[in-house]
Amino acid sequence: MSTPRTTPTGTEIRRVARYMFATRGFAGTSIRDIAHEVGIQGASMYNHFASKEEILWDLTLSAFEALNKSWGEIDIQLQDADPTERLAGFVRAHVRYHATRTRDACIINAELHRLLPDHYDQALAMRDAYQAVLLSLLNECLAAGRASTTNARVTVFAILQMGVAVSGWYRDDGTLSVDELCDIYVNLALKMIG
Amino acid sequence: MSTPRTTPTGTEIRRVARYMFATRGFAGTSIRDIAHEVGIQGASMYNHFASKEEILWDLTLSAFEALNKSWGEIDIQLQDADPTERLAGFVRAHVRYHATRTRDACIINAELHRLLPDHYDQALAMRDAYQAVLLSLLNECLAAGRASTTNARVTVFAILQMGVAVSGWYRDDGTLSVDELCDIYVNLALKMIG
DNA sequence: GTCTATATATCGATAGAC
DNA sequence: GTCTATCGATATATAGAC
Repeated sequence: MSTPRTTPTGTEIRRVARYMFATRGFAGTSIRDIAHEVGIQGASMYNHFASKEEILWDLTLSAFEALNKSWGEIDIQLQDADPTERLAGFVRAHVRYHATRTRDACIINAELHRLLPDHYDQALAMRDAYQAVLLSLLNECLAAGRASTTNARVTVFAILQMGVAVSGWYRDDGTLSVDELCDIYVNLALKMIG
Repeated sequence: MSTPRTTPTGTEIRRVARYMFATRGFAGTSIRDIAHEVGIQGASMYNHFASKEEILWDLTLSAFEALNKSWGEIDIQLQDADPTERLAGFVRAHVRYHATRTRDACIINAELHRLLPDHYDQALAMRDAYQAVLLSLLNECLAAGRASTTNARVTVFAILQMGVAVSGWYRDDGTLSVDELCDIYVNLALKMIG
């Protein structure tokens, strides 16, 4: 028996807000919009969150948490693998996240600047730390003579961003599975650094 | 002597609106915000544009116009070049646009859904037409045996999106020139299809 | 924890004087 | 083409009854 982290209504608010912030943007979504979809009045929202920004910050934290977790789980399995395989694993986790958690991805990539300054700085730090992981893996590949690039930093941006964009167009409609999609991007990334 | 397409104030409104829409988003920018920066009252804005959406639509059209022009000029020079060189030219124009016209790029890539339905449809059609150019070039390369891909459509998305992302981080601060940046991305794209 | 009612501010857009 | 003044709608957030 564990203490629930949030009430059922709180969970529902998160779900609706995540969808609306991702599709209409933070500035384009009102507290009343969310409340109406949840089935309560606008004023009742403040029994669950102190402000609209607090909802965004909550969603931002859980989105980054899931992003780091997706790589963390694979990282453990690939602890003793060679650098190239670990980099491939990172790209696979990265693309899988952006193909399956599209709402979280939209928030991370488009709404961070709506956060309060302090939260915004923390979010940028989390994003930088995530990017640093791939840069580190690429540097390992370079040091091992398993890769060659004209500019490692730009290459990291390119690999990450082509994966981020997946959240904007991919839909699992049966013609292309998530696994197939990941294979394609891993292949592209390995070509880029080869 | 040509008739000016717009008044000096109209041009200034476009300049300010382009900056604000790109940095704060369309929903996060008010008519009064723009007017204040231009140096006029909010109500005076309506002597230049009928609505806030009309400003966004105007900026959208000019942004796509510049995008198509950037490739059109290079296309003429490369009319008789081989497919690979033409594809490289497209990527170069694409990256140069996103490195130099960052405000236009932000509007095209993040604010289209704020347009009226009819304008939105037109904008998507322009975006699709632009993407189709690269797909066509890649297919020419594939037909000529100058390239190989596991999925041409996904590869096109990946190449375009890694270039689009340039508008989000690149700053011409002297450490990396636009020409050097373009070289890096052309190299990455050619590796991806090689 | 929900509701109604409301405070306060700002939004896009309009009217009419100059 | 600019201004002041304002309309009507909507925003975030609060107060207090139940």
